[in-house]
Amino acid sequence: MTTPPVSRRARPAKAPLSRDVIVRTGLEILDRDGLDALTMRRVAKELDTGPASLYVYVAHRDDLMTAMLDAALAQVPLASDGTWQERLRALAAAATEAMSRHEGLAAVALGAIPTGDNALLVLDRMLALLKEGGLDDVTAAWAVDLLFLHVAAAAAEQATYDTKDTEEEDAIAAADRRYAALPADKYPMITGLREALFAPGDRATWQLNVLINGILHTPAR
Amino acid sequence: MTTPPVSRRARPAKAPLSRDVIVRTGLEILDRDGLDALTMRRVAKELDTGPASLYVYVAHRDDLMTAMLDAALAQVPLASDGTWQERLRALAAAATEAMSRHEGLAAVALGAIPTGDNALLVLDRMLALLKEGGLDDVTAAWAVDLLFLHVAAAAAEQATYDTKDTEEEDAIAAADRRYAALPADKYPMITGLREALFAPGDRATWQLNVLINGILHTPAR
DNA sequence: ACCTGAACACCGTTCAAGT
DNA sequence: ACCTGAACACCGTTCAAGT
Repeated sequence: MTTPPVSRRARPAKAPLSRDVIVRTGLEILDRDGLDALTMRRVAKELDTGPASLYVYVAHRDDLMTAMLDAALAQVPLASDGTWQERLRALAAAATEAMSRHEGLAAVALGAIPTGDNALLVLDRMLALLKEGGLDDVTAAWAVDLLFLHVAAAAAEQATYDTKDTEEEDAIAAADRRYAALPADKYPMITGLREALFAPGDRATWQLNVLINGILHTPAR
Repeated sequence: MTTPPVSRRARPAKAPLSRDVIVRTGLEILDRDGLDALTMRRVAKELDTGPASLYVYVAHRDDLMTAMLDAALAQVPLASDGTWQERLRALAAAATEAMSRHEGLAAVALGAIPTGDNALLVLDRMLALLKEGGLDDVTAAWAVDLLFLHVAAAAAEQATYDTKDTEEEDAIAAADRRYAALPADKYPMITGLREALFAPGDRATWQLNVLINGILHTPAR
């Protein structure tokens, strides 16, 4: 209405709509401007069309985000080397990384059984590594479930720090101050262990080790 | 404008606004009509006022949800009996239950270091139990971190089934069909272990056992 | 058959103006 | 000082009407 056919012609020619191009555009907007900017209207505008046109290819915003999650998981390297435990840790860490890089996508993974092509590829590799570790079928199956849940949760947590206005250090410093001001009679342990609670270290790797060690020591009945 | 002062008088007299009454009203709406119905405007309407009035007591919708989460955690029984491991499992299960009962609140917990009064009470009890189990300070601190992450994730997952239109069994049946149709050459493990993947059993308790066993076998360095 | 303008029924949040 | 009507700047999704 303000600058119509001129700009259309000046630009590199309108790409035809497809599910794929919508998903890619969604990821670009999410990475560039964050979760709040990821609206159907914004995706449509970026593609030179109206929001209604998107609904030919995606059922709703959630469907789009699920597709974006699986596209992000295509980035996970499925092979690495070392012992089966090292490779499992690397795979889980890579999946966490891939999900946490895009704000809000981990939350999508938390509420659903994995069904995307790439999510299933990661799951298949995890199962192979767990079987290589000598686990029985049901324990391996339950383990992959737990690992996926942890990966999604760790990614969701990480994504919050990466994207929200607050830096990770600021959030920790604020929590530290809050804990320091707590009444010792009501919160004796937090007050007493405050230093340990904020001890630095590679918690992510430790968490994966806990999971693997725990799985090895806890057969599903 | 349609039925003004009459209804005001007919009703049980307007309660004065406060953070507390707003939080309680929010929980009622969330439980009755779900996350989508939990809007500032809806809370305001329930309290016979306009949305602007809420902002005297809550900073924004997210602030309200954080307060609602902590109110929900007040329901967690802090004491139980049995060995320290049994009590820790019971505490974690109760916290998961409390969070999963209210759609969307677990997601709030996933993105933030716990700072609410009741969240901190749960955390303090968990620390006490872990110390009773003989863990060193840093391992106990990292462990409580991991346990809280897991509790929030498990609650988020559970809440999806409890609230979304789809029943848990339907979602599982749909996933089962999807896995059954997968090409065996691309997904050999999923195809081969399909039966185990959908094996019934108390996964929630097994997961907590994995966490506890893993923590006991993985000291933080 | 495919696409989309326009509309429907909403949102969270702010702020000037009232009491 | 406290509260709020009205407005601002948006949303997701649908569907009748166009090509």
